[in-house]
Amino acid sequence: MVLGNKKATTAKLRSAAFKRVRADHSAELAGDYVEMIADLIDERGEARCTDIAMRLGVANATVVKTLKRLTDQGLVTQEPYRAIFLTGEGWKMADDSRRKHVIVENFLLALGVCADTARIDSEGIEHHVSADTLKAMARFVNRNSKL
Amino acid sequence: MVLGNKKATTAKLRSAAFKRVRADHSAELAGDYVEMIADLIDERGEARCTDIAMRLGVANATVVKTLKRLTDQGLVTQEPYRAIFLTGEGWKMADDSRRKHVIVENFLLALGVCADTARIDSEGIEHHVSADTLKAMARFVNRNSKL
DNA sequence: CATAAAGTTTAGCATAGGCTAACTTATATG
DNA sequence: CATATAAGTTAGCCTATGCTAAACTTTATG
Repeated sequence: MVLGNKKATTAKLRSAAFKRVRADHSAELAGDYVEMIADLIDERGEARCTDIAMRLGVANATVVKTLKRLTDQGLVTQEPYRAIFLTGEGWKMADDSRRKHVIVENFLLALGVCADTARIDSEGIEHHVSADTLKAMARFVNRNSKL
Repeated sequence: MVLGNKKATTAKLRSAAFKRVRADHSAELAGDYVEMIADLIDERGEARCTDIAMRLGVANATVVKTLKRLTDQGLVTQEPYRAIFLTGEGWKMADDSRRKHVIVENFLLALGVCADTARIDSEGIEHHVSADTLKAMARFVNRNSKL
């Protein structure tokens, strides 16, 4: 079954990309939340449900439910009716996310994309950029954006 | 309430990016399926459930269920126990998707990312690239990849 | 041509991530 | 300080996307 095996191997290689995309998607929301919570804490000292809901454009109840999951995952701490905080783990993820976000957004700007589009597209793209690609983007920014 | 309105406007602008990402996500799977079906038809004359499942790395039943949705959406046609075909709509989406995919992948290659990574990352990135960014990527490829 | 293998479908389950409506708690103000 | 408003929570619903196991068709082969 030489031919069959080759076919199976090719399929496995191919499917790896889709598996990565699916994995990215489940990590994505967590990244967005902690990044946003970190921003809110930096900007105004605390992160509240309503602000997160407004910035994400979802209902309050959705935020509550998601925060429960993030709390279970050890990224966030909260007490009833109080502001939301990040754990050490949460801060690590937030910083990672912010770093990535900045690189991708600056990269798009350096590529010649307009500011609004860069902001919007970077939000979607950042979660699907591997370490290698991120490095290539950072290199490009360094070479091309210091005017 | 001038300040309040300004805050609301800022939040709305911000949330637009996340709304786009969520919209992209629901369109994404459809794009992947039709693109893959188109490839299979071109490669071997027909697209079968099992091949799609293998390439995507998901269970057969998952493919069946998704195809039902795509059929409802008018992208795909099928009869029980037979191969799968695309509607005109489906072909249009597939071609669009393939065009985008090629640009993004070539762009990553031109950026200096290795082939494997370019293949994998492009799969995730392609769905979050706006027309503007795609144009910028195509421009970059044209300038930089004809050696 | 009967039957085994391969492929397809159905049923039933789980999780994530949305929503609205109703309720509870906290805060701000007359 | 009583109460209206704002904020947070709960309950219950929906859809998308995954899974396994079992049933059914098609096809390939002895």
